[in-house]
Amino acid sequence: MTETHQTHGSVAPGVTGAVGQSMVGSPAPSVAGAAPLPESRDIPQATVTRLATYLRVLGVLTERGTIIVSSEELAAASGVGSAKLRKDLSFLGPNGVRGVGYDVTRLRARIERALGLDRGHKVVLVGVGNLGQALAGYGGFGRRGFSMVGLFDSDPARVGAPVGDLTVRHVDELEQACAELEATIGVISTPDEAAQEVADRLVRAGLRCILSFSPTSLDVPDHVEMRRVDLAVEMQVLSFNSARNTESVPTAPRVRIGHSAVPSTAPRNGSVIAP
Amino acid sequence: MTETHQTHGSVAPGVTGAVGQSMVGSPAPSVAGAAPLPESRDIPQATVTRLATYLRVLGVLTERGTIIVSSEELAAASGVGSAKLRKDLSFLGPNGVRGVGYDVTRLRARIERALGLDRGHKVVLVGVGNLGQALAGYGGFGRRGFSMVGLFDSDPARVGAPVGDLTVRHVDELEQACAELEATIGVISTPDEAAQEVADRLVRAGLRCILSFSPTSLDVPDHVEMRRVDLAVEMQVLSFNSARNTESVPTAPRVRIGHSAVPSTAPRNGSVIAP
DNA sequence: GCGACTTTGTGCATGGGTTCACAAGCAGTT
DNA sequence: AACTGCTTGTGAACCCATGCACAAAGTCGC
Repeated sequence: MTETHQTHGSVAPGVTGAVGQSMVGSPAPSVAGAAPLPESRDIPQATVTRLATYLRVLGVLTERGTIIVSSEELAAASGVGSAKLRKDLSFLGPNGVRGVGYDVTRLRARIERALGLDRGHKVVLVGVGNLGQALAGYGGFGRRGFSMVGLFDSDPARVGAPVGDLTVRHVDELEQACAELEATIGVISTPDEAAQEVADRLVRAGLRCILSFSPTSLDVPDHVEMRRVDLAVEMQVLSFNSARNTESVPTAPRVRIGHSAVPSTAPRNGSVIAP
Repeated sequence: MTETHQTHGSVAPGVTGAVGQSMVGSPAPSVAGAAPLPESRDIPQATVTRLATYLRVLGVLTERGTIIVSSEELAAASGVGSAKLRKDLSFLGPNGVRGVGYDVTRLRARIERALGLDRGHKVVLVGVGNLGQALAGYGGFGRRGFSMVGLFDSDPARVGAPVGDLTVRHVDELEQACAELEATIGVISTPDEAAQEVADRLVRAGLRCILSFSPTSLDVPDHVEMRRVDLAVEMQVLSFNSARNTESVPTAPRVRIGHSAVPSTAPRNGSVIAP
């Protein structure tokens, strides 16, 4: 059980969404089809990323038995400002009750639907090395609406081996298996050299969403959504900020413990039920 | 993270940074010591992230023997627009030669210095599970100016085991070991429950840069730079975009939004190539 | 039923980042 | 030496995003 460590309210440490934006709007032609879904309205990319974070926090609150949560509390727990949180949520329409807060369960369902997590996405993973196994065994997926349905590798030594409750299959079966399994998301955790080819295969298999852990930027058709996570990049950004910090804070780092005790960050709350 | 070659995507998972206000502005008193470093000027967060990406591509070009590269080529290989790339590089001062392009070696060194990678950062990693081992074995770190100097875990079964060329030590030795090893960056790849405690320890050990793979948002003092990578968030964002794509792109509009599609990822050797 | 209190939802100002378009500058050629 | 061709570097407009401050809207207490 997650320890809580609450009380440390901490003002939201400034959050820099490092974001990059992207024009997600429809550029040229106004989308022909009329308004499809209420939640399909254009939601800023940065907001989408944070919605996922809120969702995780809400999951924790649910386990804890919390019924109602205020924007202030949820924001503190998520590491963002309350105003930003409310604005983010407002893209989904009215979600809370004024003077009270948000119903945890209801809000959770709302965000899940908005993110499309209620579709039960099926994920296939290619490259069952250390990282691949870590991902396959990552419980976070299952708890958040994803189910791992297929593992693939090109190494004969790995094919046939059981990982979790799945058996590794040869990558040559990828195209066919994707169709059979009705996979919607593909994850690439192979060595760099193989990444592009695997991506091509996933595209041929009809997948439109790919998450790659290869640092190389892969080339895919426009209709395929592609996200890349480069672990080394994260470290380098950290390195830069390190240099920046040591420059600007040469003197004793004062532990700002008592920093503005935020009044109501603590879980104290009339509406919250603590088991 | 970053984007792919399409215009979508982008970046960065939740990033928690130090207090906003100004990156390093000149709010306080003029620093006694003269101008610190030329590259200490304030560089946008988003730009820093991309610089890391450019660096990787430049590494590939170096191995390939490319001497000169144009902004157009480098941008295509990095998955961004050429204008953006030039602007990003301009924060480091003049780097190229007009009418010619950028000297690969020189530009690489320039970015490395700007990101502080020439300091030989020493990294300690806590939590040697699947993910931890994947990170420890990730060659990308060594090739990019980082050296893994310590591995820690709380599981007695893991302590003492060799991983790569290091031996796992018990997490109780963390504080002392960090000082001895002169570590500057800490990586947390433990289960969620232990993340906050490990973070506290790393802070006590004097580290000012932490990279966490735990989805929970950790609480650290202001002077500590903290980045978080949540793998599930990446998938959820993908899920959202999936819904968006399938809705709005029933047909196949090959609208090219961003920069022109470069034929292949293979950089044509239009530029100078050393045999 | 009414007033006071609490919290959501949002209009608006501000700032950062992305993009466009073009002047500036260098190499090679005439 | 001047011209041509190409590429960098950047000024400026646009757009997204953040944060503030407040009105709207509901609950609680009397």
